Amino acid sequence: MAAKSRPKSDAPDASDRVSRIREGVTAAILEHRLLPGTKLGEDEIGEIYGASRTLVRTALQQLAHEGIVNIEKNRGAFVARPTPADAREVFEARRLIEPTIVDHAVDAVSPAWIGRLQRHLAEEREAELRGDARASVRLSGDFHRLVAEMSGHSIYLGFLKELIARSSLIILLYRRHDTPACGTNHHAGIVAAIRKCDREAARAQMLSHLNEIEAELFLKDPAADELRLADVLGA
Amino acid sequence: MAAKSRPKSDAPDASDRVSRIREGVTAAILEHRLLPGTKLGEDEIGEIYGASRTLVRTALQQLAHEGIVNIEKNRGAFVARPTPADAREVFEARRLIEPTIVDHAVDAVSPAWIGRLQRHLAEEREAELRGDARASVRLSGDFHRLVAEMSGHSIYLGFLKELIARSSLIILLYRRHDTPACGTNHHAGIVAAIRKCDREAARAQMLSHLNEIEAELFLKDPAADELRLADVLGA
DNA sequence: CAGGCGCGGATTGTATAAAGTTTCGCCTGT
DNA sequence: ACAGGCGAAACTTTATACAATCCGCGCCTG
Repeated sequence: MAAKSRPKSDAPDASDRVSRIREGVTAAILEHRLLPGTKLGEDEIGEIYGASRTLVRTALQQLAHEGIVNIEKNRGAFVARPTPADAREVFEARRLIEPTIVDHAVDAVSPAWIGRLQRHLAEEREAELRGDARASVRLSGDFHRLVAEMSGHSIYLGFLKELIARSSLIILLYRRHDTPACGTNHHAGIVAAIRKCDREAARAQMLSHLNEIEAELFLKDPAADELRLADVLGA
Repeated sequence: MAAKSRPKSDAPDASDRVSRIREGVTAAILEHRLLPGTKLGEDEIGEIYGASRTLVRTALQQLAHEGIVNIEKNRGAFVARPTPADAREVFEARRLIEPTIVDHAVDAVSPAWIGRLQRHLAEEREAELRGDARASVRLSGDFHRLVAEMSGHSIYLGFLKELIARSSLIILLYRRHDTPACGTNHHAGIVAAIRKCDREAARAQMLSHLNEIEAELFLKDPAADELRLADVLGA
């Protein structure tokens, strides 16, 4: 029952249609093809995937629970627009969880896993060389997910999936300069540390990697002028 | 938009009917009135809450995402039955997150919050004195949630809600002896440390509290004999 | 000419009905 | 007497129809 109880909701089932919808929309968001604030009409998506609104609705609700879609009552579903406060929380959570994850990954080290990681690094390098920004963004997130899968800790994996998806939106919204080439080298260093079973180095490199990503963000505090109005209105 | 964007899915909206269903079932599970493995028929629940199966379905899907309900395809929804491995993961995650949460809670210390915490402690003591095991279990979890709310970290709060709900099932399944009076004193000590703004003491007490809870569990590794069969069958 | 009011179109929320799947009971054959 | 298979009932899944809500546009009024 341990292995069979996994296909709960966000399992990689992919056989049923609602998963196809969810993963399709997720991929579009992670690849920055769907921008924050975009309206996700039920009929619209339903027609694309040849599905009824019932299925689209469940997929959107799952995405809402993951935090990458906002559902406003009687208004519809929209791609989430994380606030700077959200961004800080997401990265703080990642700084807490991911060093622990790499620690567990070291416990699971094996030729098979090292192979998977290095194959992934090759994919990342290739996409970057190709100048394929969308693939680069997606693969960069996938790297972190892969390490989490390696750790074998399914709860951390679930949490991290959520954090990665949100991070993708955050980076899209708040990144200062276009420096897409930053992460790949870090990833290689992390893999090297894992392969050498050097826990402390792996943790430290993961932490500094996350710090560098966050340092590239410009998290303007009051969020321009609109937030001012909302603040006054809220009080 | 920062404050208004909160009512996403698991918000304390409670005004719409699906939230009422979800919170009703959640309370029943947290109070150990619904036992693991119990079938949650859609018609059954729908009739109780006077709602159509459509609404029940969305509520159950949300609970499935929180990990306290398993939905098996074409079979229905059941109260989750966490495995010993799940239990270890849940408590490891709690040991990682909750010390950080109390740390943040210290930052938010204020007379109002201290009041809320102490009022909660009183409620816990009263329920325990009254011998109301169900209320005790629920309030014990609520304490941890309250601290998370105090921390102001909405992501940690969301993660912790999930972990607390699963913990309730785990304790029900794997607790060795009936020692319901264990937690209250610990909670009081944590509140005292928070009030004194003693970060290290608060973190340490939370950690030892969690360790004691887990130490009272009997996480039998192969889970009796049924798992043996499943293992053979899986291979 | 500006501002408010009301109606129409569109979209979501909810309920109900049809379709598919599983399970359990019963019956038959050996 | 027991194993195997057929069939019906119950349930979930999916689709569709209906009701409620909101947004935008035009018209009317001051």
